[in-house]
Amino acid sequence: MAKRESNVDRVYEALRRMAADFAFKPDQRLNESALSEVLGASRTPLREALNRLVAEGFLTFQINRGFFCRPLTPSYILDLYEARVAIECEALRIACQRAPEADITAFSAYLDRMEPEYESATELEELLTLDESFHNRLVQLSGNSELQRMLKNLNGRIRYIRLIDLKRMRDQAEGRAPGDVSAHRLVLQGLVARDVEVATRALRNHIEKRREEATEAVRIAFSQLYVPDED
Amino acid sequence: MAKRESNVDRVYEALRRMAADFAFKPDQRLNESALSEVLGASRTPLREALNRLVAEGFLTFQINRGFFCRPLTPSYILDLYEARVAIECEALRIACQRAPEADITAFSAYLDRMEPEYESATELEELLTLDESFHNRLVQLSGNSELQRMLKNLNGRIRYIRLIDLKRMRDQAEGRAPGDVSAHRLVLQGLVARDVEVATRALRNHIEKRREEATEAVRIAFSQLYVPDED
DNA sequence: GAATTCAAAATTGTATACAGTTTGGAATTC
DNA sequence: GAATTCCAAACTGTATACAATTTTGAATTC
Repeated sequence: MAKRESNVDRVYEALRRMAADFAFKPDQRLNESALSEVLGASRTPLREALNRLVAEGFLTFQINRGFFCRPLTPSYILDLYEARVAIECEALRIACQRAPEADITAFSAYLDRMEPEYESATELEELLTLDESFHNRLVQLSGNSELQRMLKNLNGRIRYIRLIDLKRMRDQAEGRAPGDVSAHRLVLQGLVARDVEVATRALRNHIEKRREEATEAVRIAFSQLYVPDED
Repeated sequence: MAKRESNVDRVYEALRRMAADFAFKPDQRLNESALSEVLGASRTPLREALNRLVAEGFLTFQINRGFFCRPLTPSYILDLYEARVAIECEALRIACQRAPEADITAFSAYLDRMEPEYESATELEELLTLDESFHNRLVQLSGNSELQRMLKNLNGRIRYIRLIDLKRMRDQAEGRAPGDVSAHRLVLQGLVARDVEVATRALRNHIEKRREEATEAVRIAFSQLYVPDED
């Protein structure tokens, strides 16, 4: 039987996970020999995977100097969240206009089913996966593969920003509980009523609020660690 | 002095240009040895470039079978144009809200300066470059690098769809002249007034109209050449 | 003649070698 | 001691070789 997944795919996924889990410091140069040993592949497939990550914006590349972990700056975080608003709100608009009634019903049922898990989730990763899942499914309702691809890419890059945010929320427990699904419910209500304006306004507010929290969380978390070059 | 551009970059650009210029037939398998000879590089940097193009959605990849030119289907074209609406309308919204007055004035002057060129452009490529330039500059006004990156990617993949569209328009000269900037003027008016609703409505209409034309043009152009797998 | 088998040819997958470049630090200069 | 030079070590860039897999097409079977 033929293999299903290529070695480059495997290495790519491993690198993406490492990036999301803080394995690389911002602006850190990635040593290809060391990485290839850790990942159990030679430099040839490793570099193919690294090139994919550059194309997707996870890493940067400098000729004759290699691949670097992309640093987190406030303006970069702003850009990523604004792009999420663009993708998700347009997907929601499309979904309001043409998603089959059955899909919306299923989405609603999904949120009901997940609510207890949200409330009881203890692991941050678990909570984050649940939240990402809501947004992914929302964009799926649009039926647009490009919007799905773009969201997946953004989520991959935003993931560790959100982990920092959730960590802070849990530590402080200020106001909103981490597992609060009320914002998601508001979006759903608009979608069920197929009211583009109400739905997108709710979603936009939700994402922008999260952005503000996340920016602040990152600022606090990193302010004592290093000073990234901002421009 | 150090080199500025890497070999992989050069190969990548060459491949992208080839893809945009119909050098590869849809679903055609790309022969690595042949390509590496044409491009004057060994398979190692070639494959790195090909992996970037896969990550960006220009090509597809199958394990042990190599890289393939992505086929054009109506639903793929719809997805790309919808994604453009998402990116450009949100960028325009942001620009309405916070682009410096000076940048908007400069943008307006740019459109005035370009109008004669639009009218007189004879080469399709020239016309297309002018049109892409308008949209790129619009998104630049948002100051968001991620939106710019996403638009650049979409434009790269949409480019040859638009060439087909422009070709048909020129051949038929039905109704609208190819170099019509009135739709762009409407968008600009909304932006100058900083009226998000007016501006985004004009832009959305413009892109969606172009999508309809392009879909039809591709349908006609390809209907006798081959039948792509649609699903 | 359509379907099947199978081996040769073509093609992809990747480890490795080595050339070219950058980096780090010791030696030197001021 | 700070700045500069320079060389060795480390690292990246890529051509190449060869293993693994797929494709092709001729031979065979029904």
